[in-house]
Amino acid sequence: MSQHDAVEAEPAAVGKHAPDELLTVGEMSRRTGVAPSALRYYEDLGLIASHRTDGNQRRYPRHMLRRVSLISVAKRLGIPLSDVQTAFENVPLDTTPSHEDWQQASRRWKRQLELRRQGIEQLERELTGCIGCGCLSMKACRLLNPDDELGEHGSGPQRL
Amino acid sequence: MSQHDAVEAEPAAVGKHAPDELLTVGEMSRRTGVAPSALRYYEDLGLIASHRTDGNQRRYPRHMLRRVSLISVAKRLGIPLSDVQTAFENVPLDTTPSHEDWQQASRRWKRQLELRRQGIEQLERELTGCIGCGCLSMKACRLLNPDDELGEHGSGPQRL
DNA sequence: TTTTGACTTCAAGGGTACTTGAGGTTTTAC
DNA sequence: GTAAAACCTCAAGTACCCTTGAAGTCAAAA
Repeated sequence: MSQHDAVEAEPAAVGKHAPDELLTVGEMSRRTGVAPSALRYYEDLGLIASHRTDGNQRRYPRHMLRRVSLISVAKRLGIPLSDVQTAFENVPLDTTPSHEDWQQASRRWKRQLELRRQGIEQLERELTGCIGCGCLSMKACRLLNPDDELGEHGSGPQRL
Repeated sequence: MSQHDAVEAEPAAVGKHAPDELLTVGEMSRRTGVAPSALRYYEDLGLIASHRTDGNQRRYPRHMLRRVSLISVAKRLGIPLSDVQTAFENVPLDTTPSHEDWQQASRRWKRQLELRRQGIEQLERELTGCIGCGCLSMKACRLLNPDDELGEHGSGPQRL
């Protein structure tokens, strides 16, 4: 129900919340909906990072929740992890990112999303045209053939 | 350059164009930009289909170009082949699809794209808010935590 | 006719994004 | 103190989406 600030909630097991409290893998997983194995995988890739306890267990700083959440949003939208990596460029892993770090990242994300949305919008427009003109006609729908190699130059097969 | 109707072009090797002419794998590949190996893979999956020559070589009917083009568009937008399969439901593989077949398919595609675009638009709005409010704040951005399990019901850890 | 290029199948390999399991350690709860 | 739950690493497995290579066949051009 409460879709807001669930990420800010403290684990019941701990029952206190210092603002710089560290989270276990399990807590991260519960908060973000991302499996522990996936979190470890992201860490291997360098998308996220953790401190270790004396017993070698992972402890995530709070701000890592943002990263993980953004990663999972990206996943839902079909954005590959390599692009996510790019979007996180200049956002520090080792220290809590500053106001400006996140602002920059937000803008990068927005640009990425904008490109994706525009691609979809164009395809939507084309398909609308197709519906109107009759039947997904190849003649009318250049979008269906956007990177066609036939048009490059005179060599090879061309239209008559 | 000519981005239009390249798909309608005939191969120079043949030099004639019956409207029901069949295309080889290589021709399909050149026209759509999709590798022959990928075309065979799509065929294994049942996304496309071909006739065979007496010598067991594939020959694709012209209308298969539409399918392949739509598949590759979907790929560019991060849409999985299983969704593509769904979008092609009721579009016949064995015969040339009718006007209405493609109209229905177009509408299905449009609905799929619309959903995707809306997801992106919402994320864009959220990020805009984040940029405005300061720094991708988790408090403000419920989108970052959309399917949070903590909110489901009373059991387990909850916010304080 | 012969040669070349395009095609065939089938098996294996590769990248991405993880999950699963074995075998062992740490932390927490009682 | 002890037992259970949670964690650790590492290797292997899985699913999707293909590519590559071997070994051979077909089709078209010279």
